[in-house]
Amino acid sequence: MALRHAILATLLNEGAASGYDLAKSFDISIAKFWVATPQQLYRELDRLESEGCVEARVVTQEKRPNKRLFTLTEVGLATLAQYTTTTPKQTAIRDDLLVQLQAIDAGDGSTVVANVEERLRGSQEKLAGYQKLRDRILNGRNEPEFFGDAPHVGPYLTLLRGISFEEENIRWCEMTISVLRKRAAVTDSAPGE
Amino acid sequence: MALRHAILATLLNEGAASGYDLAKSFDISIAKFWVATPQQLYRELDRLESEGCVEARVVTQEKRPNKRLFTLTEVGLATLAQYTTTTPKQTAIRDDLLVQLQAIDAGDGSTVVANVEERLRGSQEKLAGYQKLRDRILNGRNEPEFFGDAPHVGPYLTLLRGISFEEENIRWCEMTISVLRKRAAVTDSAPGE
DNA sequence: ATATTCATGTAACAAGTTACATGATTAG
DNA sequence: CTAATCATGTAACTTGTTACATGAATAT
Repeated sequence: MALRHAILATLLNEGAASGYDLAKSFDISIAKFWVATPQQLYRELDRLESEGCVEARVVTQEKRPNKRLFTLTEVGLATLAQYTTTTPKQTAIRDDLLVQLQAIDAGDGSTVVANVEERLRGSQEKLAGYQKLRDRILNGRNEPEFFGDAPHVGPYLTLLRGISFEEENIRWCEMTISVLRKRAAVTDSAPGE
Repeated sequence: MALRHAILATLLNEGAASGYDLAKSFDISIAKFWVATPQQLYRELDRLESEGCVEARVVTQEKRPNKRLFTLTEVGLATLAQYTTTTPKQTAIRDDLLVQLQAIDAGDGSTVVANVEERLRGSQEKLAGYQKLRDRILNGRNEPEFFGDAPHVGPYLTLLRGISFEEENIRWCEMTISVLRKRAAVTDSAPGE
C-alpha cells in the first residue's frame, strides 16, 4: 500500500498535481523513490479521492484538455503522518539484467554485454538528471550550508540515494563489460570449457 | 515474466533444487538478483513443470517430509538461452523507507530515524553474508586470478552488485541518520519551521 | 516445553502491466 | 507532415502478497 503514500508525499512536496504531472515524476526513467504507470496513478487517485485523502479541482483549459488538479486534505495529511510510524518493508531486488547475467553461461554473452552497455547509458542519463536537480536544490550553497538552513531535507536525502545508486551502477557496468569482453576474447581464441 | 527465468537460472547454477531450497535463495534477506515468496515459487514451478521447462523427481525421505527436486530440461535451457537475448526492463525503484523520508515533514521524524537505523542494521547483516559468500567463491584467489581461471563469472558479478549496493546503503543510512539527528536537536532547542 | 527447521500447499486479495481509445495542440 | 505533448480513461491480464493449514523432527 505504499503507492498511495508515495502519491500523498509527492502532493505534500509539490503542492498540487494532476494525474499527468504525477505520471511524469513516477516514470521509471526519473523516479527517485517509487515508480508507477499512469494507469496505476489514475486508479489510485480515484480511490484516494473517494476516501477523502485528496481533493480534485477541475481546471478548465482552453488550448489544452481539462485537467484535475489534486491537493492533499487534512485526512490525507493524517494518513501520511500515520504512515511514517509504520515499519517499512525491505526493498525487493528484482532486476532482469542480473537474471540475465546469472544465466549467461546458458545464453548469448554478446547480447548480455550489449544489455549491460545499454544499462550503463541509462544510468549515465539518469545520473545527469539527478545532478542537475541537485544543483537546483542546493542553489549555490554547499551541502553543509544546505543542511544548516533548508526547511525540509527529505527529498534531498532521497535524491542523494538515487545519485549514489546510479554512480555505483555505472562503476559496476563498466567493470562487468570489461570482464565479459576479456572472457569473450579468450574463449574465441582458445575455446575451452 | 522474469521470475520463471530467475528460477531456471538458479537451477542452472545449483543443479537441482526443491521449492523449499529456492524459497531460501529467493528470500528478501539474502536474494542477490530476484526475490519471491514461497507461494510464488510453488506456483511458478507447477507452471514450469507443465510446460516442460523443468522436471520434478520426488525424493522420499524418512526423517523429513518428501520433497520434489527440480532440474532443468532441454526445453528449460533453451527458454533461458532465449531470455538472454531479450531487452531487460529498467529496474523499478520502490522503497518504503524513501517514501517515508519524502514525507518526513508531515510525519514523525524520530520513527523515521529509527527505521533508517533498522535499515542500516539489515544492510550490515546482508553485506556480511555477501562477503562470506565472496570469500567462499574466491577460495583464496584474488579477483584478477578468479576472473582469469573461473569457468563461470555470472553469479560472482551479480554478487559484486549486491555488495556495492549494500555498502552504499550503509553509507547513506549513516549520513541520513546524522543529518536527521542534528536537525532534531536544532528544532528541539529552537523551534522555528 | 517451546521454537525452529523441513516441506508442501490452497485461497483470496492487492498491486502492477499491457493494450487500447480519444483528440486537440504545438514543435521540428 | 509527422512526432511529441497534454490529459484522461476502460478492460483484461499477470504478478506479488497475505493468511491459513498440516505435521513430523530436531534444537534450545
